Amino acid sequence: MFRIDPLSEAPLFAQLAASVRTAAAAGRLRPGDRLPAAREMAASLGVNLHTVLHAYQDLRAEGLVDMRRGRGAVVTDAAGPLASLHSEILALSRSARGLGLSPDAIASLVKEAALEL
Amino acid sequence: MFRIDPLSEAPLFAQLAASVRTAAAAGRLRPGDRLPAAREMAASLGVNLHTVLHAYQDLRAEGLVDMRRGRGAVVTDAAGPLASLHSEILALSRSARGLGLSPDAIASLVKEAALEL
DNA sequence: TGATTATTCTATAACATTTATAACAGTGCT
DNA sequence: AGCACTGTTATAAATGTTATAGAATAATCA
Repeated sequence: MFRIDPLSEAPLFAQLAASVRTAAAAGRLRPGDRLPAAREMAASLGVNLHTVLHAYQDLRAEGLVDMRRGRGAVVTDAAGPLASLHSEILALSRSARGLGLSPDAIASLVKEAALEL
Repeated sequence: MFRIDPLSEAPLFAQLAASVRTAAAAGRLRPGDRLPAAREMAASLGVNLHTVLHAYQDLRAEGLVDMRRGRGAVVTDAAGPLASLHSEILALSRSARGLGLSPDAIASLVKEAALEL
């Protein structure tokens, strides 16, 4: 359910956070769902425990998951509204790819725009 | 016209490339316009020449600028189509910020979506 | 209680970024 | 031709980021 590309230039923790984020936006993760335990996720992805925790803590800082010792990481209600962006994100991605833009360039444009709001 | 935030976690060269990219999408840079000479841009931003060149060469790899020794960096025709994305990018950014998403989270979602196309 | 979980800390190695110099090689103007 | 401008290439050093490893601590749940 969560993928990582060891050959990608992006940091592993960022890739994992992005994968979870996208799963929520796509509706594959819903509020109340529990993420795999950090050690379990680390083992299944073949990365270090701290790398997974770094990703999980980024997601918590965003409010997408709720984490507590002994309980694990649970998806919050923030995942609902997130899913409402799905079609809009898909439409922009298609337009931009159609112009030959790279995923990085598209992301850069959107990030700059969001920063200015 | 081009801004950089020394306190941001993002690499300086990436920030500069993003700034130029956004200027093109916003129509503030048009095909045929010339970017400031690398040494001049470096002096005005307070960064090293190589940092600016790194950004410029990323933009050339994307096809957004054309670079030659002695002539400088000139914006290509690719800037035209890019501007057509402007309103769509702005609309998505507003929707996402309205949901409380950070610029990084929004960019991550869009990048993932673009990667899967 | 015992098992599971996240949290925190130290330490290390590998890699990326930025800086600093310097020399080199096209371009365009006088 | 000569000159001032431009990007290009090379080398090196300093700094920051990322990923790994191991260990100890604390909260949760059955």
